Amino acid sequence: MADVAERAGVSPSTVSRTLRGLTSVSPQVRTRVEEAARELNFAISRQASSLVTGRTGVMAVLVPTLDSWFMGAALSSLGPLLRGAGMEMTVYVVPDLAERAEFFERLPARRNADALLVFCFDLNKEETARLDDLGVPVIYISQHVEGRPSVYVDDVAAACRATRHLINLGHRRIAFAHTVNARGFSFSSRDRLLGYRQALTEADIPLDDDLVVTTPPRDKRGTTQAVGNLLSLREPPTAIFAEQDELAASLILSLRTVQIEVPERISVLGFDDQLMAEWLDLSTVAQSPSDMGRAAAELALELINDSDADLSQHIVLPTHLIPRGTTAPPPAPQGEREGNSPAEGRNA
Amino acid sequence: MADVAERAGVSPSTVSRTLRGLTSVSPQVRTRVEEAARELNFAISRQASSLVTGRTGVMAVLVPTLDSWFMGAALSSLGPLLRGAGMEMTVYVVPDLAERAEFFERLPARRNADALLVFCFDLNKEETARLDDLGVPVIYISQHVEGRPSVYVDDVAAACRATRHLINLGHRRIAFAHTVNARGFSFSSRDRLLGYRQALTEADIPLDDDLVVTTPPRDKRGTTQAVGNLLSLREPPTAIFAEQDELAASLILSLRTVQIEVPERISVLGFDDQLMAEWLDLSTVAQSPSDMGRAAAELALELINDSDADLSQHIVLPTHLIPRGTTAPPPAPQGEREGNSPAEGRNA
DNA sequence: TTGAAAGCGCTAACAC
DNA sequence: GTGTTAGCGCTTTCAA
Repeated sequence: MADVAERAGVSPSTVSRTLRGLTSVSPQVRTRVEEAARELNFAISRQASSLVTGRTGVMAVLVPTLDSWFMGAALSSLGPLLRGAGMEMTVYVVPDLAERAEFFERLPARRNADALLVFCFDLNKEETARLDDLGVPVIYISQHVEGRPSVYVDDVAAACRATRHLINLGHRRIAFAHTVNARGFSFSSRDRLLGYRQALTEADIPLDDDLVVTTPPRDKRGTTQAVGNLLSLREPPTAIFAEQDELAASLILSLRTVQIEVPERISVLGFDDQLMAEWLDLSTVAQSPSDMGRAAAELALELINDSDADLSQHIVLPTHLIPRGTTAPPPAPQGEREGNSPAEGRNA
Repeated sequence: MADVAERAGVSPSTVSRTLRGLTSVSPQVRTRVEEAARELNFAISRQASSLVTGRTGVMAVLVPTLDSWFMGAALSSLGPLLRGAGMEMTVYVVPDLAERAEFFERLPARRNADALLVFCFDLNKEETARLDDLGVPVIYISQHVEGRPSVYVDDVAAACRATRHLINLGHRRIAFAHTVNARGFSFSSRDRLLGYRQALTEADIPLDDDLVVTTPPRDKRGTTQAVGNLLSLREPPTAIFAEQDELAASLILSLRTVQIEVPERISVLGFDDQLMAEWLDLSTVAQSPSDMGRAAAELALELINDSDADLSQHIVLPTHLIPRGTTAPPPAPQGEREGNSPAEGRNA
C-alpha cells in the first residue's frame, strides 16, 4: 500500500480511502491512485484491514457435507450473494461426530467470521450455547432453534400434507422410509416422521411400526432389504412415503427390479423435488434450498449490520406438494372405509 | 490475548507459544495458560497472526458451482483434510462469465489465501497468467494446464476405452451426447468427445456429426428432443455414449418413456460413476472426485511448504470402465463388418 | 480534501 | 523457558 501511495504521490490514508470507495477523495487523486493500484497489481489485505475494523468480511458456513443436493443448491446460491456484499465464504465441513466434537472444542470460527450459518445440524443445548458466545450472529438453516434466528420449512406440516395426499388417494397401509443418519444430523427426518404420524392419526389410521423402515443412506442393498421387509408383511403397504427423493428413487428402482409396478401396485412419494424427481416422474414435496440459503444470507447480513435487530426471528419457507406419476389410488379397494374424513377431495 | 496472559501470570509471548503448541514452554505454565484461555473462551485471531507470519491459513477454492456431484464429492473430502493441516477453506463460486470476469478483475484471493485450487475451469491464457502472479501456488483440478500443477483424469483415453467397449460389443452406430456448457467451463466434455472420435477412427468407423448431440444441462425436454433427433435418423444409433452419468440417466428415462428398451434396443454408457449409476445399473466410466480433491490438497500443502517444489507436476488419476446392465450387443447385426480391428476381445 | 500518527492483535528476534 | 520490543498492513482519529 505504501508503494501505491508513493507511486500516486499521496499518503497511505488517501490510498485507503480511495480503495474503499469513500467519497472524500478528489476525482483526480482517485484516478491517480486507482491507476497506481492497478499497475502494481495491488489488492487490500483483508487480514490487515479486519484487524483494525473488527470486521472479517467472512461468512462462516457449517455443513455436515457438501455432497448432497440440498447443500449444493443452498451454497451455490450463497456464493454470488455474499460476493455482492463484499464478503467471502469459508466452509467448515463437519461430517461426523468426531470432527464435530473437535469443531465445537476449538470453535475455529471465533473471531474469524462476521456471522455463522449452521446448516442441518441437530444441535444439543451445549453446542447451541457454545455458538451463542461466539460473539457473532449465528443463523440456523433447516432447523429451528428456539430464540435464535432460523430459516426452515415446516417439515411436520409438509409431511402431514404429503401423507394426506396418499390417504386421499385411498391408501390406508402407508409406509414411511427414512435413512439412518449419524445421530445429530437428522432434524428434518424426525419432523417428517412426526408429520406422517400426525396425518395417519387424524385419519384414524392406526400407526404400525412395521411400516416405518430405516435404511443406511445411499445404500442400494439396504433399500432392497427395506423393500423386502415391507413386502413380506402380512399386510404390505400400498404406498411408501420416503423422507427424501433420493431414497424414493432408490425404492422405486428396487421395486421395479422385483417386478412391482409403481404406481400400479405401490405408490411412492418423495420429499425435496430435486432433479431426479422430475426425471423419474416422482410425486414429491418441493422445497427450495437455494431460497433458504438466500434468506439465511440476507438475514445474516442484516444481523451483522444492525446489532440490535431482532435476534429471534424465524423464517419459514413454503413447500409444495407436486403430484406426479408415482402416486395413484391403491390397486384394490381396502375393505374398511368408515374412518375417512369427509373433507378434502384429492387436491391436498 | 493480553487478558489470558494476565490471568495466567505470564507474558503474551508465552501465551502465543503455548497456543501454537511450541515445545519451549514448561508443562506447568502450559497448563496454566491453557486453562486461562479456556476460561476466557479465547481463540487466536487468524487475521492478526497472519499479518505477521505472512501465512493466511486459508486455502482458496474456485468452483463454477457447488451444485454438482463432482464438486460436492471433491470439496467434501477437502474439508477434513485441510482442517488436519490447520487450514480453512474459502470457496469462490463463479457460476457465469460475468461473475468470472469480475473475479479475475478483482482477484479477491490475492493475499488472502496461501494457495488456490481451481476446479473445472477452461481458462484462457490471460486468466492463467493472472493467476500466475497471484503470488501463491495455484493447482488446477480436472483440467491440465501446461507447466502448472494439475490433477486430472485422462478423459481422452477414458472416453476412448469406453467407446471401444461399445465397439467391441458390436456397435457401429454410436452416438455421443454432451451438454452445452457456458463457454469456458467444459474442459472434460471436449476431451471426452475427442476420445470418442479417436476410438471410432481407430476402428475405421466413419464419424457422423449427426450422431453427436447436444443438450442443455439438466433439461428433460432437451434430452427428449435429442433422443428424438437420434431416433429419427435414417440409420439410428444402437448405442449412446453420454458424457456424464446424469445425462445418461436422463437419456435412459427418455428412451424408456418412448418404449425403447435399454439395453435391448439401445445401449447407454455413462461417465462418472456417481450414485445414480449404480441405481440405474448404468454402465459407466468411474472417476473419483474425492481422490482428485485429496491429491490436489496434498499437492497444494506441499507447494505451500516447499517453495522450491516442482511447480509443473501433473497428477493423472485412474479411471475404470464399469460394465453394468445398460450396455449389451446391438439388437441385430449391422451389415458391414470388414473394418473391425482384430485385436481386443470384449475386455476393453 | 489530505496527511501524520497511533494502534488493531499477534509473532519473531533478541535478550535474559 | 520466558519477557521485551518492534512491527506486520491497514484504518482511524485528529489536525491542517
